Amino acid sequence: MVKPRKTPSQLLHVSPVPLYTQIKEILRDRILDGSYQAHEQMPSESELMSTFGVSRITVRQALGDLQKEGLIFKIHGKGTYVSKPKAFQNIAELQGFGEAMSSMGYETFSRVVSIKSMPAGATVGARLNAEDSEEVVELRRVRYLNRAPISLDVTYVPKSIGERLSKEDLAHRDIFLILENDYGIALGAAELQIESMLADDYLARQLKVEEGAPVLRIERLTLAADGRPVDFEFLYYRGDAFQYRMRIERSSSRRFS
Amino acid sequence: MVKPRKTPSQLLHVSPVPLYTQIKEILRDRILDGSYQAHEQMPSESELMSTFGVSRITVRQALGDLQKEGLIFKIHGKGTYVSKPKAFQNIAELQGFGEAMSSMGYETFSRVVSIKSMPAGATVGARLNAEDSEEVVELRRVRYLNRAPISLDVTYVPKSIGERLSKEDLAHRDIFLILENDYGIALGAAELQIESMLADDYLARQLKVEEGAPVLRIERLTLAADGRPVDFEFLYYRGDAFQYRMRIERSSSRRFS
DNA sequence: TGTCATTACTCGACATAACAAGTTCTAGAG
DNA sequence: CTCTAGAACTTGTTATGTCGAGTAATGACA
Repeated sequence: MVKPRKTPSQLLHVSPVPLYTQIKEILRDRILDGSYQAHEQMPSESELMSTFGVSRITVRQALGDLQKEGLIFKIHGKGTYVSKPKAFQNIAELQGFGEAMSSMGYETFSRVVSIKSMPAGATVGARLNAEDSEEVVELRRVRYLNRAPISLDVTYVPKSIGERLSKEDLAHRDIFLILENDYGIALGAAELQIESMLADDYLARQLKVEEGAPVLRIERLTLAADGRPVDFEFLYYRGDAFQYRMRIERSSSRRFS
Repeated sequence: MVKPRKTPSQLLHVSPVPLYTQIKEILRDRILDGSYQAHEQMPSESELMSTFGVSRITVRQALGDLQKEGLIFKIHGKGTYVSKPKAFQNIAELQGFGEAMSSMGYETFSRVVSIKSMPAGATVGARLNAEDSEEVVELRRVRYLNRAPISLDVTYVPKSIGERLSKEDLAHRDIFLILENDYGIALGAAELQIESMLADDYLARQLKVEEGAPVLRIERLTLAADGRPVDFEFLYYRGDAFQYRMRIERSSSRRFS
């Protein structure tokens, strides 16, 4: 006895495949085959509701999944857009180091420790091309890899960008991706500087290491393609985090438990 | 004028931070600090509803996010469990090749082309240690990197595993991860064999290349830690897919648009 | 004693409904 | 003609409710 229900459009209501999956697949196809072009586009949720004859919850689930995949992104009062395939070599080299390796592992996310607005001060101001007294947003995150903290990222961005960023899902999305993809800021080069240091009390607590443990400190300034500085940060990596990489390379074919 | 509402437990109903985010954060902390131990555990949705004083939709949103992060997983009629941090070096070397590099890029997902049950046949049967007539599940997926297809994966698994797998989100989750994490199957070694070949009609269509284009064919048998074969597959990589890697390495600091 | 049906749980999928909070455009006020 | 208030759209968040489908333990029946 199959429940007939409302007979929507072309969806199979009897199949064991949930509606939102069917819709997701249809939309993905349209994106992939170019029916929906990159940047701009996508029907609104209410439009999709009526064309597919389903409720908003179902539409949102489909769209949410596509967003997770990175195929689309949403802007609050505006709409849903097809994200353009990112030129990932930029990002790859800009992130380098730990991020690259951490994205080889799996379970990765960041915990936002704090977000606050503050005067740039001399150091940050000089890098971000701002007055010392100009407000910038400081963003502290601890990045986790396989449930263990591997780095503390302290990021400074101009207030305008920082305020938008503070509303994003910083736990999972890469800031570079948000800047490039959602905000349309083409990233250019990055200047960085690496040194070794010892964990102080604060760092030790955040990274769950002993005080005095070796830490890699990376200072990185990221510029937009037009040369404007957009992101200045300090990354503090656990010294032993890089062991992960070693482990991967070392094993030739054996080494299991 | 702040809306008072129902005064639930310890959540801030006035803050601009959504309820589900607060709950997610609380639960994540409990997992990270060990209040909820790995494998087994986690209160049910209805329990969480009453302890936090929110609706099921909110609880599910929080749990769903944590699941995306890989911290928890759910089993339909049973409950929600804390997933154990995976020993990711196994997986890293088991997947190697394209997967590793594709996880360095971002937008990656697989499209499930087909899932079907069929007799193992001589070749597959021999590898999976099954009778020729024994049923196995064949799973065909096309893996996308930055919206372009890079490989066709044809996977054979024992029927018991295949039937569970067919219900999973194969578009995003790695099969190895599901096997290890959700099903508790510890993976052991893998045997593989690589050769070069030319795309036939079918492959060309799937990978969006010309017929006759060079394709890398990888045959891989994955064994559980106890030596039992669990996954036999053929991976067909676009020959030019590996260019991606080159690009990453080549660029030293320049190369933007 | 062993099988089977009932029941009580859990998560999965949707629907309907409301309000909040962004954005954009337009019409009316100054 | 400029500026502003607001309407009309968008996505975001949340509540309530329903049905379905797995899982597991219980107890009745053969």
